[in-house]
Amino acid sequence: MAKRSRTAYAILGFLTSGPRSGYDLKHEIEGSTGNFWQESYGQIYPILKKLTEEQLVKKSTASSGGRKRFEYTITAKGRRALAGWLEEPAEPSPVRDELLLKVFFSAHVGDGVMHRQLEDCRDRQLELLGRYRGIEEQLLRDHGGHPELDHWLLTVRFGELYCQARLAWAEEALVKLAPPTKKRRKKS
Amino acid sequence: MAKRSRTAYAILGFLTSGPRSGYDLKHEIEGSTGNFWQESYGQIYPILKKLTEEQLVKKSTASSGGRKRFEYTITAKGRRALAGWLEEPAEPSPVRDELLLKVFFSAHVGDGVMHRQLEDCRDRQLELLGRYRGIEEQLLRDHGGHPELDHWLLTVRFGELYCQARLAWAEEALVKLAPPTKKRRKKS
DNA sequence: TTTGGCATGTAATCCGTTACATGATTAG
DNA sequence: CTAATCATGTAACGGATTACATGCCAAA
Repeated sequence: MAKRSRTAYAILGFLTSGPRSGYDLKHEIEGSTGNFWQESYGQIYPILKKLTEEQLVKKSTASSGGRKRFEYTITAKGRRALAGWLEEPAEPSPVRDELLLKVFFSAHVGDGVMHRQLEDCRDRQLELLGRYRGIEEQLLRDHGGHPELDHWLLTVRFGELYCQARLAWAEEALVKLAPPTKKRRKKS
Repeated sequence: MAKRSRTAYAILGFLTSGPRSGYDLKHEIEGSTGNFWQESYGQIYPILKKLTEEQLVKKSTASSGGRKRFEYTITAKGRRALAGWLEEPAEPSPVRDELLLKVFFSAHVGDGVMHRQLEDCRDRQLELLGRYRGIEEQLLRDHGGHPELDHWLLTVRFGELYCQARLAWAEEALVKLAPPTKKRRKKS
């Protein structure tokens, strides 16, 4: 039995909520797990084909309007495969962070350089944090009582905690690397 | 001027501390930025070759003992390239986290499954946290007064905050997803 | 009628790891 | 002698993104 990529399981996961087309999947993934898991068409279509061959999903023609359109339905075998994968220990996602690399080497350049980078980072986290709050509200509003709601919320919660950590770090770094500006001071 | 990969700049960064061989680079990267940035030989050697052609580094033969060995020295042009890169805004590293994906779909499987996954995650963070503490001590011990020390420490600090965030999340998730075990209770 | 969204798919490319091939030197 | 470490490199493969090619339908 051929080893399957994680994309395959992501697709199976989304298909548990009902039949979808490749196009649907792309958009749904973008709008739900988009903050921690994305897929592109270049992955989705070939893998749907493979999953069909392995009979983990069933392809069917379901023209909406007169438009050609294929829908994929998860099979019992597909559900079993998904369940099996969920039990396998998740391997830690390797970190590869460009900002950290820059900070690591930045003793060679002027203070201002990293100052700007860190401010950017901080601002991005603040904005993201706002987005996560919004998502939380929207989930509670639109899906109150949904059996999967708690799980979904947990992933959002992770985003928040992760953002807060980055935010705290950026602020700490700004203090440690960039001495209070000399150019102008507000008081006294 | 051909676009350079980030690996190229990582290499240039390490070469600012003195000439090194490909072999040296691999090991030094592993032991210093290894927790947030790694490189493999498959990247290092071809890129060293390219950097030599572009004259960002200079290759020289420096047999230690009778062993064949090539050392690379960063050039003035190389330093400028590095400095330029450090100023470019760091692009946020995309998140792709298998555990989150599993949590997202795990309403379909028994509570125990995610419980195990989350415990694993928690334990890994605790262990990592210990490692980071150790690295901090060792840096202070071995490199006290080094001009780059503050920058290095900041990257370790990031690791700590990131770990703590994951740890807090895992514990929260364990509470929310896994009700207190029914199997046995310790007291009363 | 033309633009934008629906829809499917492939090809090129990038970036990276792993495995392989080779060999010299040194410490036990 | 022999195992570990030093040392350089290439080839194969994997996973993913981006760009490209194509075309239909609905609404403005």
